[in-house]
Amino acid sequence: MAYSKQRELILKTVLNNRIHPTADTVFSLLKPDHPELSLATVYRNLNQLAKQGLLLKIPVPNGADHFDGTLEAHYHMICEQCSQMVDVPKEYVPEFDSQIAEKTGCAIHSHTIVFYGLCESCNRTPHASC
Amino acid sequence: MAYSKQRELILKTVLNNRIHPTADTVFSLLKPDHPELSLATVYRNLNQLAKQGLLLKIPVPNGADHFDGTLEAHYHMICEQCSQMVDVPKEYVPEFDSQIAEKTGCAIHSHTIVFYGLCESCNRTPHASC
DNA sequence: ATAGGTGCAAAGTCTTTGCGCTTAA
DNA sequence: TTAAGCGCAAAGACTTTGCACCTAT
Repeated sequence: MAYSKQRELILKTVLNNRIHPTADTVFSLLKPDHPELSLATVYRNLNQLAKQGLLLKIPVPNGADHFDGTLEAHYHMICEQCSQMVDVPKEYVPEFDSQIAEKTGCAIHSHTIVFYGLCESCNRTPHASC
Repeated sequence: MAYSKQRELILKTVLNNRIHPTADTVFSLLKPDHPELSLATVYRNLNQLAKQGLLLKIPVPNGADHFDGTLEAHYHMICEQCSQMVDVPKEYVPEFDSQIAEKTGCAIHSHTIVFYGLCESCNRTPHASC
């Protein structure tokens, strides 16, 4: 993988922010200081970094994919008000996969859990813009 | 909700098939016998039926929404080969929500678990078209 | 030199929506 | 008759891709 300034910036943006940004969020954060940057480049690099295992790509039903610098498998929560994604303090349970595989004859490779609700700040101030 | 022939057909299609069809699948199943049917009508009715609680809408990361005639909360598995969705024999665990809510100060309303792997038939015959 | 990366704009997938016509109640 | 529903085509959100140019190695 040949070095590129853009990829470095994109990776840094995901790692240095505890938010789980979408491609568009990364783009918006970088665009002001890097006006030549293209959204396509952001998508390409986020996908590539995820493929290399440097980031986690978290696809979200009915919404843009989020990217996460935390590499260990874990679960997420999406705020129904501000669409922000946060990590959930629940230990990952790899045994779920084998339990299902055993019962069904399917080959289970992984699973995701997504919680829906209001994030801490939206829960406190329901009408804030977050 | 005023009766319509189209809605009846769409609902029947979801209920009578144990597959969890997408809007497009429903459309394809009905189109041959109902050439005038519009995909927009299928989307509108599936969403409406889900809102009325007659169906479950199952949004899927990076894929089309599936619709399910089984109303009790339950979990799903998506086949990575044929994209078919199947129910998973794992009891729904509503306590997950309150556990997370308690630990975080978020208001958790619901959660979904999606398993990824190969469905039974794809697992047996890896190269079949399903 | 050349494989890989970039920006741009076009295309692709899934879904919703505006509008004029039709139909159930 | 009138609110609800339909078909069609356009638009919207998110993402990928083709292409000509640029850059790290």
